[in-house]
Amino acid sequence: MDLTSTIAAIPLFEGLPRPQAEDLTMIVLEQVLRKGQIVFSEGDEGIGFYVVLAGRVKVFKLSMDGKEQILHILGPGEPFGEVPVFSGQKFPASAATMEESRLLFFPRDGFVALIRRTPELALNMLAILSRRLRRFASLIEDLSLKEVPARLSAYLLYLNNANRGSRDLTLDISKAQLASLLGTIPETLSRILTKMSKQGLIQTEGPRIRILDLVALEDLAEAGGGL
Amino acid sequence: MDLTSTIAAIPLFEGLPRPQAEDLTMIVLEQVLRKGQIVFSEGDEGIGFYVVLAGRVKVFKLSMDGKEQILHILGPGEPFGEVPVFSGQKFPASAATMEESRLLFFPRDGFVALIRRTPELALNMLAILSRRLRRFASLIEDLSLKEVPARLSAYLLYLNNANRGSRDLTLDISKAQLASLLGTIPETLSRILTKMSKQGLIQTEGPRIRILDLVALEDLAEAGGGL
DNA sequence: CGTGCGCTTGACTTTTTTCAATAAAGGTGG
DNA sequence: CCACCTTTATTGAAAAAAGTCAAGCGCACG
Repeated sequence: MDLTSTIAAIPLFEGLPRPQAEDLTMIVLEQVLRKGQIVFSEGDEGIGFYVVLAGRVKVFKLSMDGKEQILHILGPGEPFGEVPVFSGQKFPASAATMEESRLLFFPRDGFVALIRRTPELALNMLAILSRRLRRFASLIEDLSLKEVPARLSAYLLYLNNANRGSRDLTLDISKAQLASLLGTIPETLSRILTKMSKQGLIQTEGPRIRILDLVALEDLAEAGGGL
Repeated sequence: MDLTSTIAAIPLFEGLPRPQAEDLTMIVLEQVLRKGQIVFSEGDEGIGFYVVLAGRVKVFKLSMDGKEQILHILGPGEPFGEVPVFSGQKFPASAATMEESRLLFFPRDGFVALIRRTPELALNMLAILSRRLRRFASLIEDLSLKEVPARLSAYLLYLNNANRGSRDLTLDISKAQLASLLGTIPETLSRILTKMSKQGLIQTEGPRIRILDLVALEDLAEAGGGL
């Protein structure tokens, strides 16, 4: 597929007239990164944003002593690093590939010019940022108001949903990364998986997790008590 | 001041041509709320967003057992409740006045129509959402990666900054609300204020806090250890 | 003048992290 | 193909951070 069609297929650019997509093709930069490479670091000057074409990228914060909090994980078609495009300034977090990835880079100036004459694109971007705010609000709620078992349960239920109801789940990220996504550390995650297994809620075998008691998980995820 | 001028003075509408501001005047609704009143609740259908004209509003999440996490506190000129306008659906959090407040309500449909033909307005809104994402990212970092003393220090330094460097601060919210903003509970906040006083970092007297050791606070806020 | 709310403090519990050790898994080079 | 090394995951014991419960104080407000 040629680059213009690739761009036109990105959800962010849905409904974008062909000529504008061609304009974008002129300013876009493609890059291929190996697994584990840094795309940008918190504090870097943001002169554009990215879209994942293939692979996966994590956006994360690092604490002074090296602990990581993943803010989100992005797959094909998803944009990231847009904040500095609109609020000026620097990236509020860092980004790195989780596997070999192909990215598109859209320089700020050209993109803002395009958005200025394409209201639908502005609305698409507003929708994306709004959804992101929604997810962040939910992450804040989890971190502040719920304990790790509740967060893990919610994540398992999310996987269950993403798999259209299948109770046989396969983690597509390492447990260390899952811990970082849930706002905890691998040891704690491991202990809770063990505890939930012993209680018959789930059954684990490497990266495979089978949900045994969906109702109990749902109770837990509601911040319910008593694990 | 007439309503159109009031609207034109809101930062979100900066640069908006007069005729458009007048269009907004036609669709806007003004409401006055007493202290402590709910503006909307998490899960409500969002058919528009608000701007604070006077007073203060908090946006927050509630846990099952009643604990509150404040997401942000908004003052005059600041919009809130925009997420459902662009991502469809329901409010991801609740909002309530912290004092008697005057609000403007902008119905979704009219506003989206306006944004569609006013690119600058779209960019203004993108900037606002981007800044919000930035703040949320920082809140997530605090909750996940830092302990309460670090968060409190950061807040005190923020007040110090907002007061152009004065070391004599006055909390403009109750300590219970501050606890909720920092992601903790009043008891814990109280203990940490006491500890920081005993260590000579600050001096407290009701809602007044004097910074005695700015450098130590800065160290602490960097997630530093050892309080 | 009492009632209630905001704030503080103490004693205790729970949750999570830290540190350390071990085990299993996966890939690389000989 | 195997030994080796790194990464990933698990477990235990102990420490630390924060939360719960309960009590008490002071002050504003009715």
